[in-house]
Amino acid sequence: MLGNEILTYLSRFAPITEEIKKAISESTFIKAYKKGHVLLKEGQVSNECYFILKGCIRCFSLEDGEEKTIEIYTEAQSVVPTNYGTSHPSEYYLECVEDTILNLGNPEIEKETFEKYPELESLSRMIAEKMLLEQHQSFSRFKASTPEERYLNLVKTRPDLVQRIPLYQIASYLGVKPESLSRIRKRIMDKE
Amino acid sequence: MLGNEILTYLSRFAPITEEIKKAISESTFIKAYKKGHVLLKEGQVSNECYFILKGCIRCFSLEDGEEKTIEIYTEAQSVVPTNYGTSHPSEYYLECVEDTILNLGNPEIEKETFEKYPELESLSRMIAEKMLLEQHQSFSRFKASTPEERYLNLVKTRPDLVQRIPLYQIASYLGVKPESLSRIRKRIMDKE
DNA sequence: ATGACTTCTTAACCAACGTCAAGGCATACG
DNA sequence: CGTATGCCTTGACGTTGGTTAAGAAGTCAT
Repeated sequence: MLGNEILTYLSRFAPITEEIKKAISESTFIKAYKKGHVLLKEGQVSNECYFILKGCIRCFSLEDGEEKTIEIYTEAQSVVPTNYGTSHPSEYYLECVEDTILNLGNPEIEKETFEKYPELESLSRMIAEKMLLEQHQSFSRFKASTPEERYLNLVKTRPDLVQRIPLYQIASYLGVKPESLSRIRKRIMDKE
Repeated sequence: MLGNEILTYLSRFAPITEEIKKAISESTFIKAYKKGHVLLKEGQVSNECYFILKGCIRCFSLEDGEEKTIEIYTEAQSVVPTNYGTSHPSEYYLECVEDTILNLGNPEIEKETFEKYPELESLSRMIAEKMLLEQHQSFSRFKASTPEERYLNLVKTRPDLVQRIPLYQIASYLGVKPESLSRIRKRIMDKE
């Protein structure tokens, strides 16, 4: 059934009522994209947000011709472009790393749905606040740790990423150059 | 008038209606604390959130006897402890760096107020989402920059902090040791 | 005024990351 | 089948941050 994964996801934050089920199915639709498809380019205005049913999306910026991986999203994660719902052009790219199936939303439908189902807006607020705290915590963990610790933490918390994503893309995600990540991995191997 | 600063703050996100004004004045109250006062200790359960009217609050963790500055909040910023509204003990400390005047809120009153004034919950959702995006951006800027660039960026965006906060506290905020920050400052001086 | 404490700086040394360059090893493609 | 391409690794070298230790300057309390 459509949106099953979303409901499971949402149920982590609050009990899912019939009202919310209805709201979700009315306000989202599904699309599939091929590996390599670019959902959002730098300079574009975005009017879509996503929930990943299957696959993987990478957010990156292009600085001096160099890709900096900002975030990597996989199944059951929501992706909201930083300029979603505004008229500002995006600073980032969103690219499908694999064949990807998405639930899509947009600000207009969202607005209507929130008016029709206030319960969903309440849930959305709780989720946004929770994500803000999680984001805050990963930021402070990042600051307080070395590149080696960051890599080990990534392997522990999201072991699939190291398989799914090229290492040079993971490097900038960890805040180091590919050569350094290579040496870090070697160091870890040698220790064991 | 009470809450004037909050209203100015909120008006950055959406027009302030009479309803919202009423909601704010009914759901918050003001308190003053002396420099050095600890609002939240590691291990404590928190049931307060804050909006800074005057002064400065530092959030830090204590690891191996070493303080790691997580965040520094000043006038017109909201401070929500990571365990706010939950029964989880805090991993962090919140300390008044200066004499500080705060607007206080708590989950119970918040809940009541959201039920009474749905418009405020809608505004809260927008603010949380906006803060999430801002947080995301500062995280990616941090990852992509060197300690020197981070320091220069801090001086540019929040020049008051370098005056108000001891440098050794700013160091861990930038992800380096105090000795390194000292060298970074010297390097910058020499360049000019 | 004295001593204790805090904060910031400096120096010496080591470890780690960045840079540049080269090479290996797959996979894709003509 | 061979060549091109993309990705990962390695080596050499310079720069920068961490560590340890010491000292200078300012603040505070007695």
